[in-house]
Amino acid sequence: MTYEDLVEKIKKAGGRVTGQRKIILQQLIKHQNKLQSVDELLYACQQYNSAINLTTIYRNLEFLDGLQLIYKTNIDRATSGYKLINLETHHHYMICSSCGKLLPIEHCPMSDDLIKAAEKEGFTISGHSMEVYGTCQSCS
Amino acid sequence: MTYEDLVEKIKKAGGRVTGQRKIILQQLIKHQNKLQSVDELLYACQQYNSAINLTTIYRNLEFLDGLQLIYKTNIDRATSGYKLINLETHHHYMICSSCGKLLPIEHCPMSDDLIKAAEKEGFTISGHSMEVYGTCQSCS
DNA sequence: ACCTTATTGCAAATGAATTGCAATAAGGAG
DNA sequence: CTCCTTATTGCAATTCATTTGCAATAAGGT
Repeated sequence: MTYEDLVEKIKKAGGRVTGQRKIILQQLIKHQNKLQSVDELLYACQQYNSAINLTTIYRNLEFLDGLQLIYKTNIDRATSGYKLINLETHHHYMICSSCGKLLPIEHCPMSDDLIKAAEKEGFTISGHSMEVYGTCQSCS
Repeated sequence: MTYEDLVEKIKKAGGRVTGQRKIILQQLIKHQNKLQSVDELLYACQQYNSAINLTTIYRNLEFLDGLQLIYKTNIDRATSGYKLINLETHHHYMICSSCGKLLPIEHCPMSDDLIKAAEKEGFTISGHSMEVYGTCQSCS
């Protein structure tokens, strides 16, 4: 997902490419392979615009989420983590509990067996999540 | 998981079996096959003791969680859902978005392939989560 | 250069979850 | 059964992430 791709999607949705939004996009791209807390993202953005506001971060994440461009999960019980979605790939990751780095998982758990089992019980699947937790190489 | 099992574990951990805790345990057992929000659990408990307090619910859930007896996840973005853990089985469920009912998933996504792939990248697995969302038979 | 309106910043509000503290009661000891 | 220790409870106050109202700002099309 390049910066230009993002800008195109935003404009297509009637959004504007403001100075703050540019910085936020750049920081999300820069940290595409890890989860960022809101505070981390704010701090990263403030390196480029010290006046950027926390509310603006929240609103941009919400805006991008509305465009289905954001992957959100919990880093721990108290902290939410965000990153850009990789449109090319399915979204399952191994999450390093120490540094937040994400390693994509090739294998999607939605097997035919599982889908059949759901159908058998009359359960209509609308989505799923899967995450593996642990410690990455450089942290252990 | 029977009431007696729970009481035994609690006593072994130095906990006391108070009137409020009894009611909470009973309600958790009664709704063992669905997620309950804190408010739902409070309401259910208040049918038996109208004076029972929200803080007590939170503290008991925390206490039981410390004994690894509670499965916690999000019902939606704003609401946490709790249920007793089934010690016998692995904990993966299909969650009905409408009524919160849980259907256990036999198949655990931690395949040998996945474990090998993690090892290959030097990632040490400490845990994982998987949930399937959708609508159950009676809700659709 | 001029509008329209999306976006921002700030302060205030919301709401789930937590905490301090005094009062209560479980349950073991005598 | 009575006493004592301390786990637990209730209440009010607090915390903290997230959201919201509103006036000011600025994108970007005309």
